[in-house]
Parts: sequence; C-alpha cells; structure tokens
Amino acid sequence: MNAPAPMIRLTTQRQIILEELSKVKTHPTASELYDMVRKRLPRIGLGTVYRNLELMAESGMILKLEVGGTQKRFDATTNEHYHIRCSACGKVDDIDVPVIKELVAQAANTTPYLILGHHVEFTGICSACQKQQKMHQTH
Amino acid sequence: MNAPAPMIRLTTQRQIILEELSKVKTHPTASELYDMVRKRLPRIGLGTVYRNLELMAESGMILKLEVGGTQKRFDATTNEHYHIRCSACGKVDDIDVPVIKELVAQAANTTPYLILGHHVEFTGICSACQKQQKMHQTH
DNA sequence: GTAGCTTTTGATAACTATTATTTAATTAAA
DNA sequence: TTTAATTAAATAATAGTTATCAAAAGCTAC
Repeated sequence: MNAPAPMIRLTTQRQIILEELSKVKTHPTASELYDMVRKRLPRIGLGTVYRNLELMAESGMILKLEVGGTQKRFDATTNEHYHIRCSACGKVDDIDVPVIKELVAQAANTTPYLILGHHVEFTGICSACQKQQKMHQTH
Repeated sequence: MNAPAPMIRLTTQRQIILEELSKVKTHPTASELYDMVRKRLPRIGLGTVYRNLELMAESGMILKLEVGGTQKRFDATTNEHYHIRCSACGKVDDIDVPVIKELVAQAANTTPYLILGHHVEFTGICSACQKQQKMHQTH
C-alpha cells in the first residue's frame, strides 16, 4: 500500500547520528544532536543532520516527535510511549504511563477521519526549572 | 501567585479576530486567521494578528494549541477537549472523546515534573484527503 | 583497478513562520 | 483638549528548517 521501503545506506554520518541519539533518554532537537555529533565528526554540516534525521524517520528507524514547542525533536525508541514537556525550558522526557490502546477505537467511532495513531503529551515544570523558580521567589 | 491579570482592551481588531476565530470549528493558524480577518478589516497587519492572538491566549480568552506541525494554531473554545490532526493536510479538528482526568494523577506518580496538564492528539487522514488519495490510486 | 554512474556530503542560499522595532494613530484620563 | 499610555501598521530581524549545488565518496561492470 505504501511506497516500497526505500533502502537507506548506513554512512558514517548516519551511524554516528543514530548512535548519539540512542545514547540519550531525552529527545534532542536537530541542533542539539548536531552539537553532540560534531564532537565525533567535527566537519559534519547541520544540513546533513536534518536531512538524515528526516530520512531515518521516514524509514522507521527513529521517531520524529509531533510535540508542541517550536523545534522538532527525535527519539531513537520506536515503541509506543508518552511524553512530558517542560513549559519553562522546553525539554521533553519519556513518561511511564501505560499506553491506552482503546483510545484509537473510541476515537474512530466519533470522527470521519481515518485514524492512524495517537499521542499523549503532558506539560509541566521539570526539576531543574522548579529549583530555579524557587530561587527567584526568595529574592 | 501569577502576575496580576493584565487588563486587555477590546479594540476593533481584537474583537474581529475573536469573532472570526469563534466562527469556525477548525483551529486556524495565524495566517489563516489573517486571511479571514482581512475580509472585514483589509488594512490589518499580520503582526497585529500574531500579537493579539498571543495576548488573548495569555489572558485566557482563547487557547494556543500545542500540537504538532510547523504552525501554531488557535482555539476559541477554552474548555478541555482533545484534537485530531490530518497527517496529509495538517488540518486540526476537535474530537469527541471524553477527557481522562485521571491521567494527570497517574503521571504525577511517575515523574519528578510538576504536572500542569495534558493533551491527547490523534493523527489521521481527514475525509477530504481520503477522497484525494482514492483518486490517485485509481490511475 | 578504474571509468562511469549514483548517492551523499558540506557549504551556502533560500524560505517559512514568528517576533521585535519603530513611528504614527487611538484611546483614556487628567 | 493637552498629556500620557496603549495599540496599530509597516517593516526589519530572527529562528528553524529546507533546497540547491559542486565536490567527495561509494558502487558496479568491465
């Protein structure tokens, strides 16, 4: 039904991008990843990082997160899970709340859309930002 | 605890932006809204639309949606509900699935974040895009 | 191996969405 | 009604991402 899975060659750049993304539990933006990768591959271009993240997401190797905020974020873990985003600093973490499989079926009953999936995103303040806020309060 | 609610004057521009946003069930982007408003207020600037959407969101009159996709979207209905976004055209609609209040409590148990809220976003293909896809299949 | 083709890269330019700045117009208030 | 504050429109600036292109790297068939 979909286009035939386009084979993607694992170049040095792609491998290192993938390795660095897999190392972290957070969900870095393209430019955060660029900084991480550059430590091992100083001459890599930002465009290469963007291009390959996009390609790897298309081929299903990684996940492009459709979360709020201004920047796109990427995730090496492709099994379903939910996220929480810090309203203060924008950081995104996994959250260990069980995935609600019934939601999709429920939704299918009330919409003409052909449903493909769902995602739950919590918003909150991360520990680091909570500390900072407390410091600013006690002037 | 928060900053004192900053009074916001209801100028002609603001009123019309609010009216146009209230008219539609979809959740327009700033520039979609700009086009709608311009029919009634041809000399309004795009910046004015952005500025006032931001202000109205801050003052709680409307909702700024933190959904996926590249553009921000706005919603005149401020009571809690979930959304569905078309993967093909990016359109966002309300979806009539009951809000799961327990989710926030559940999440609070498993994360150091101070939880502020949550949102469920479904992805799918809207009716219009489904029709288009069918047309392209029958070559 | 190496000539010829394809893919990918790095550098850079272009683009899209949004925010900031500035000057003028409106509005409220004294 | 002058005076100060708010807001608007026009425009410039910025952030994040995508597109373009020449050069480099990787294959494939001799």
